[in-house]
Amino acid sequence: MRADDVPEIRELDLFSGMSEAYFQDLVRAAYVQTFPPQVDLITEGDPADFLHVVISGSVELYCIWNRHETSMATVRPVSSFILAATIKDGPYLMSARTTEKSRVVLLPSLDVREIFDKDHNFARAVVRELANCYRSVVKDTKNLKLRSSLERLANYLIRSHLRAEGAHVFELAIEKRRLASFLGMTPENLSRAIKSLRPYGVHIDGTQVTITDMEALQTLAKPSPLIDDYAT
Amino acid sequence: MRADDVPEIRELDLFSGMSEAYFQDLVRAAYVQTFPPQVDLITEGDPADFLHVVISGSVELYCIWNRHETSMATVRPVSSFILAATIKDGPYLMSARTTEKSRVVLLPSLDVREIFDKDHNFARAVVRELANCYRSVVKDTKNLKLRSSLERLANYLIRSHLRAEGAHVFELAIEKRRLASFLGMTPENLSRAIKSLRPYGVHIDGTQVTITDMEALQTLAKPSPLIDDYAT
DNA sequence: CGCTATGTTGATCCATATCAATAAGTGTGG
DNA sequence: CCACACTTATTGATATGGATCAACATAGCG
Repeated sequence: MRADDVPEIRELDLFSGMSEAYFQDLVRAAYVQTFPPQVDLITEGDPADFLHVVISGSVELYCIWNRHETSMATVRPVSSFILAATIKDGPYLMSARTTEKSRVVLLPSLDVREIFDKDHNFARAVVRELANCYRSVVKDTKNLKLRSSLERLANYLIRSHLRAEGAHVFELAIEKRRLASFLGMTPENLSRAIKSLRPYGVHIDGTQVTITDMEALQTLAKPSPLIDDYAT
Repeated sequence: MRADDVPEIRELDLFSGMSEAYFQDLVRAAYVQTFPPQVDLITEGDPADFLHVVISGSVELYCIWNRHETSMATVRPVSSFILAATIKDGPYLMSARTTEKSRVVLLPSLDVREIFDKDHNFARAVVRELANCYRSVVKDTKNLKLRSSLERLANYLIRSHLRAEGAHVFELAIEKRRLASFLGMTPENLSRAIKSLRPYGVHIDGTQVTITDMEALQTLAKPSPLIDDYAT
């Protein structure tokens, strides 16, 4: 593993509290690789041999059943993914592929589990991380079951707007195709949904989003901290 | 807390590995209560003051947004619920109500977090539990996004059949109303879905389910270990 | 610069929701 | 223990969100 990749990982919530010695153990066993776009890193059902960390680029988590595919999440630097499978020593429940050229750290699950058993601080960080992941999927489920696709889109745009530090013009972070799948709809339906948000002051041209009437959009979207907040 | 409730809790995966001293600390601070049916135990958004454990009866986890309500899960004895909120010291993301007369243990979140910091075995159990919860919600999401309501029902029935130790006649564990909401459909649609499973050897009379052609049902349902297994 | 993947638009179809009416349970109090 | 009230389940009719199919436009990309 390259020396200049180490600090980025060290700063992750997951690793920042652990003892230097154990961190070194983990890093020694790890390796980093740069992948081109559209490369499959993980296939659902496979044993979870590695904990992955995206350092640059982005990775899509997706699932397939009976010839249907759906996008579950997009992982952006710097964060780990499929921690639960690593800890449980179970099969991956999701597949992962790069969406662009990406650097990914691979930490052998065996080492992660071993150090998890030894370093209490690391164990606590794992718990926090898992609790966050769990709560974020619960929010996804609420989003899916309680809202229409138009409402999901509206809320997604509000969240993106907040992530863009409140800018009223910002870029979509993922392509529409993927966004549609993530939101649980077809690309055609997304296209139409975007058009039907125009009366609410939303205009999307290519990847550029412009929101001119935040109030109207919020009235439609009715965002809730119990569904839409990253933090809680 | 009554003495004869203690052993049941002690045997939970979550507590079985922890030191006796810490377990006693936890139990001392806990209290048990019996609730009638339809009592709200938890309201989403409230601070997570207690970790709950159902000892008898059953508890429904549900969510509300914008006047819509959806059933997220039914918790049966003996299991804990809303562990993630307790650990994170965050607000509940789900509400909980008894569906029948139920005994529930309430463990102050503060104590749980304190002992979590002290007892490594307990911390590891918490991690395992959270990982299980997380993976189970991921499966729910896959179920919702990748399957039609008919397919969800078919798979639910197969899972129930397995839980009933392979019996071809068994009882629905929850009322149809709740089942419909859990499966993400309306009661009317569930009624019709049940009828359209008749050609697949499924007959439901009241709460009694009879499956006569498992093969046909499986061909329709296409169950997958990565969506339907409890264990993985 | 042309090929291929992505996005848009329109027409149509289908699954599921909604509305409405009835039937069947279920629990409660007289 | 029955009658009444109330909730739940079923069934039918209709509406609608969203999917599918098809054609075309557009934009990346080699």
